[in-house]
Amino acid sequence: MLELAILGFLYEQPLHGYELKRRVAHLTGHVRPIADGTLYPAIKRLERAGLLDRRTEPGTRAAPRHTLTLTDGGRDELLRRLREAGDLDISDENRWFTVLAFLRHLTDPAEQAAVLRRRLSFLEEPSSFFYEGERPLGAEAFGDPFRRGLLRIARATSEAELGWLAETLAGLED
Amino acid sequence: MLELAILGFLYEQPLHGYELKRRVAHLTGHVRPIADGTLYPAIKRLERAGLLDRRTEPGTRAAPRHTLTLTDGGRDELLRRLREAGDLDISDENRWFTVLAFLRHLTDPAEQAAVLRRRLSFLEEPSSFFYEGERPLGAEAFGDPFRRGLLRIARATSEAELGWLAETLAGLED
DNA sequence: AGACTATACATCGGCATCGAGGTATAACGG
DNA sequence: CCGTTATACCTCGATGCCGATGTATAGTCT
Repeated sequence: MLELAILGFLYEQPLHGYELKRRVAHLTGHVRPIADGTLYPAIKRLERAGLLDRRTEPGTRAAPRHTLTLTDGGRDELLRRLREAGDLDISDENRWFTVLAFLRHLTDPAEQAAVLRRRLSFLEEPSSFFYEGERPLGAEAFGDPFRRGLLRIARATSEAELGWLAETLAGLED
Repeated sequence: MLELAILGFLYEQPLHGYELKRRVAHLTGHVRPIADGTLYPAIKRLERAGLLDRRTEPGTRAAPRHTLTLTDGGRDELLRRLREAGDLDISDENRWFTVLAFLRHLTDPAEQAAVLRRRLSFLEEPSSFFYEGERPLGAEAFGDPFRRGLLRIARATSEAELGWLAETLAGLED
């Protein structure tokens, strides 16, 4: 997830680590800080794999910055990861949002639509939060406000996404 | 996250591993299978920590089941983890939903409200997905449908949750 | 002058998770 | 009667992430 986000942001413009940290933290829709101990090793991994170059520059305000630029291999790798997204990238909320954020770089509308369709079929699998044996329980079935909230939030999200998916797929398939 | 879910489900009734797997998979609002290699080691960890007991029973349809029951220590531990949720439990979508699913077990309304308020203040931190330098970008600022979708979905979720939080906190504080 | 804060990068231990593989039993269809 | 499927559990290696800790610099406050 982090690696995808790094590749995605650098696809748009060179950035240094600290700025990447800020952008990745905002990616989920609210601030969810990512640990230094997560970011810098990830950068190193991508660098060792030849996906990005590092250029040291004097810092504007403090310590020297390492400006990171995607190599051609890095650009290809981003596109490959978007095209061939893993199942977890489709089903996990955080990962999916990351894919979505950079899907515009996959210039072929057919390829974009293919990814969206995978998400759609994932969302269309009928499912419920809680079961009593085999029978799924609706919000009505339990009196506590917390599980009712869970269902209410999940439904709002799901409706918004399904609506958007339908519209967008129709647009891409023209 | 997984451990919390296991403790939460077992708080309600004894279950065997396979059934836990099914329930945890549905917890996020849609089916997100959890790997065997994640579940069974987690059960072992909790067992070694004295939080649950295992009772082998002949399987109804197949191999023998290990029915799992929370010990008193396990019940305490669930309540403690709910009360003293980590920052990541509040900010990470998956973890937060797990907390929410079992918050009803924390019988004191004041304690429940305290957890909800932490989530509320997290959601109220102003934040935007993407930045151009210092200036946050709204959905209008970029033409691609994918980031527009991202914002649309995130807003729907956020509104639903904030509405529910306000109502529920008002109810709990009576 | 000294303290503090924000910027900027890095390492390390620990741990939760995935993914692939394996074992075994019971029921069902051909 | 044999293969397949669903049930049920387990192990192991690899990996990605967290959290703590450390270093250094530039600007700001007092």
